[in-house]
Amino acid sequence: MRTMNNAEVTLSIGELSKRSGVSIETIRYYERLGLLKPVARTTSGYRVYDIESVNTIQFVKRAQSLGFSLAAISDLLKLRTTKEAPCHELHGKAVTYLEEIEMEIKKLTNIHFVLSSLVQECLTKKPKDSCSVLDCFEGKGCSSLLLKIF
Amino acid sequence: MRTMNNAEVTLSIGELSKRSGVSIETIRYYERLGLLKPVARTTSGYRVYDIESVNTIQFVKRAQSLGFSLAAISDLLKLRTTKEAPCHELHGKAVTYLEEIEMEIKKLTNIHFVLSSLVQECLTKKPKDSCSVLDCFEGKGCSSLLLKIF
DNA sequence: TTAAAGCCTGTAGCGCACTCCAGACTCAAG
DNA sequence: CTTGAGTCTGGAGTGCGCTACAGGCTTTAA
Repeated sequence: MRTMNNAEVTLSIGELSKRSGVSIETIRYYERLGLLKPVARTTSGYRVYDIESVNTIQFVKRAQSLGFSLAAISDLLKLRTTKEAPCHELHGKAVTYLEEIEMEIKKLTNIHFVLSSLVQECLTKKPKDSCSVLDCFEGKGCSSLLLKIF
Repeated sequence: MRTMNNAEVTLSIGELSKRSGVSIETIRYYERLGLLKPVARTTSGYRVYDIESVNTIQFVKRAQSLGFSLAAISDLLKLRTTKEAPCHELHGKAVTYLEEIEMEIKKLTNIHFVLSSLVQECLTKKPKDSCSVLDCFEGKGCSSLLLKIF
């Protein structure tokens, strides 16, 4: 870290890495994806970042923690800078994404129901009986259960 | 499809593909993974399958529909042939897998809660206000919400 | 007999989010 | 001045479940 003539704090990529908790390679990867550009380059070609870059990376991490893809986050970052009514733009994306999450939760809930039913069934069987789980995969006597999945 | 001297029905890879609804390439891929071996080869090297191969592929598909990976299914297929107490072997795997599903459902439920809260918050705002979703990603006023995720 | 359809092997590509490496250059401390 | 740490570019590798060739052989139907 060093201060330039105008007293702005700048960071090398290694310093940014330490401050943001993201590896150097990942920072360069984000640059390739257009998520985060260095504010400048030194004469020798070293990337130069400012403090705001730390915020950008944390923005990415927070969005990722909510399951957003880097492609989606790239869009979000563009909305962030153009401050004209971002809510409106975002709303459609967010609702679509919420619907995807709901679908996924339903799917997993069904899978959980089916599999735990099969396991329960196994537990009530005698040792020599066939396994309900394997029987189901063979197509024996679980058609109504599996219907829930599709 | 043709019948051999012992009246067993055999299938070429293309016929198996049509019967099972799985592409030829995928069948060969399953072979590479050790999931499904042809029962024989013709003198010219063509793969020969029997009717049981159709069941095996359907087994794989049903297990996949419950979210099992091909690696896990490979284990299941081995359990299927060795009929000694498969329930017992399976039980541990199944319970572990159920726990993973529960974790995933919890995570998605939390994400859904956080994101829909933020979107709701946006809807109650005036047009000129900042966007709650973007503010959250900036780290402004959603720390308690995001804590749910980690 | 010949053309089309089928099958073979081996290899490469996809999407995603990284991760790692080689080989070269630069910078800071002693 | 040297040494070691830092950085550069470009490319390849990871895991997963396929998918898509190319180039060549075999089988089948007309």
